[in-house]
Amino acid sequence: MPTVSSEELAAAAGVNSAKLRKDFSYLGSYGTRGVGYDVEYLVYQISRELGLTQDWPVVIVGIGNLGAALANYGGFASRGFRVAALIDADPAMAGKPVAGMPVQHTDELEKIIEDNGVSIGVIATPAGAAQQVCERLVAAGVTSILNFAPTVLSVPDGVDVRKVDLSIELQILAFHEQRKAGEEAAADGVVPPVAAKPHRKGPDGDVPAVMPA
Amino acid sequence: MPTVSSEELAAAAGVNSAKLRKDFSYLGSYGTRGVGYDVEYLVYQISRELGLTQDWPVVIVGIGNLGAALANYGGFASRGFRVAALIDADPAMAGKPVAGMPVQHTDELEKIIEDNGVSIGVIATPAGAAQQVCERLVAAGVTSILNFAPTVLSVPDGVDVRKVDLSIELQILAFHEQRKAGEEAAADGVVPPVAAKPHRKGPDGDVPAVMPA
DNA sequence: TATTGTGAAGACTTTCACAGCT
DNA sequence: AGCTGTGAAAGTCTTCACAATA
Repeated sequence: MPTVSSEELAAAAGVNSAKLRKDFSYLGSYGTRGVGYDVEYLVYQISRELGLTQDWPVVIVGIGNLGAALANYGGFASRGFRVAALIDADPAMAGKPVAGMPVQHTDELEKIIEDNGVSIGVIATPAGAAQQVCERLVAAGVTSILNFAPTVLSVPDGVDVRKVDLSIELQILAFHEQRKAGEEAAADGVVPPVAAKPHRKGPDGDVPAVMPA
Repeated sequence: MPTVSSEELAAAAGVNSAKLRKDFSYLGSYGTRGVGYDVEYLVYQISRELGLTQDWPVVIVGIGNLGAALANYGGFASRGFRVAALIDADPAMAGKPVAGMPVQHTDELEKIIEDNGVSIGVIATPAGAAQQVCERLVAAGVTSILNFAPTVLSVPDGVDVRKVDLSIELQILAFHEQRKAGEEAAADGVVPPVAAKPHRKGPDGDVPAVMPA
């Protein structure tokens, strides 16, 4: 399939084709009228805009179950990420191979960051250690942090943090699950367990705006 | 602190106080004019609306590094989730304790779901096993699935799936990182490595609409 | 002819600003 | 006096619809 139309892509992605064309137009005019988009060229342009064509060395700090899972995760390499080092505070872990790579001790953190020009760090430590690790990463030159520890990190301006809270995804599922249960009960003529009290509808079809869809 | 004003909450959350009041208003009128919101009552009402006051039994299928990390994750219990069972296809895993709980074999999947009234399943298997596990979960009565496997699941109508892609978060950081680098170079009077070709600005201050902020 | 790229319209969200209540 | 709750205004995003064009 050498070319693809906005209509086909939109159907596959479940969005409106005009929106897709407008979004693409912000990246430039990469389509051909009457034909569509050249698949290979489009993939390259989007990859470049997203930074997929660059090599991003990352370090993972905290090699417990989660850190090991991340180290073994195959999806990183294909998106331009290279795990430059695995770091753990436990001296007993040092030298142990995880995902074909020896774990290094926290003492080496600054040297590893500098030697590899790492600008992205992943924190998978227990909550108690996260802020301290974060500060050392930032001091050594890291400017983007992916935080899996269940704690809010404070960082200086210019440093990006993204927090991944595994329970929030479950929360969102439970929210919809609850809503399904409420609707069934309502359809059965039973008082729904939630939102029994009438209240004004929100902008998004009665789903409170606090909750992402 | 028995009460809190929308102004205080908005400042803490980094949002506009009118938006916060309007959002709260969709849940009901839980504030007092001239005073603010009663903290305890507000927490209860939001918890109830989000489903935090209910008990949600969940099963985790696939007890590798990631499954084990999820089983050990402390944040679930406090949000109303209870890990009802850990399930793995490897007979050698069966009976092994993980997070203080014996791993059960996939053969027991249907019985576990039914006996515990589980409606939420977590898939942490390799990509190849995910769709099959998903189908068995759905057939046994699960209607919400949290998928960590790097594959897109197809499910019947009425079943919710959320996919967690650990590399997408890194992707977002790398995207901003690239932009930081571009801006520095531009400030130095150097040609930025990306978006060198001029193009129209997108709706969100030149950040392409494809990328979540 | 088929499909892009995009102004203009429409839909939705956020903010303003103030009446209404404690 | 102080703060909520909310209509109305402003702002942003999405979709329509069609001129441009390969």
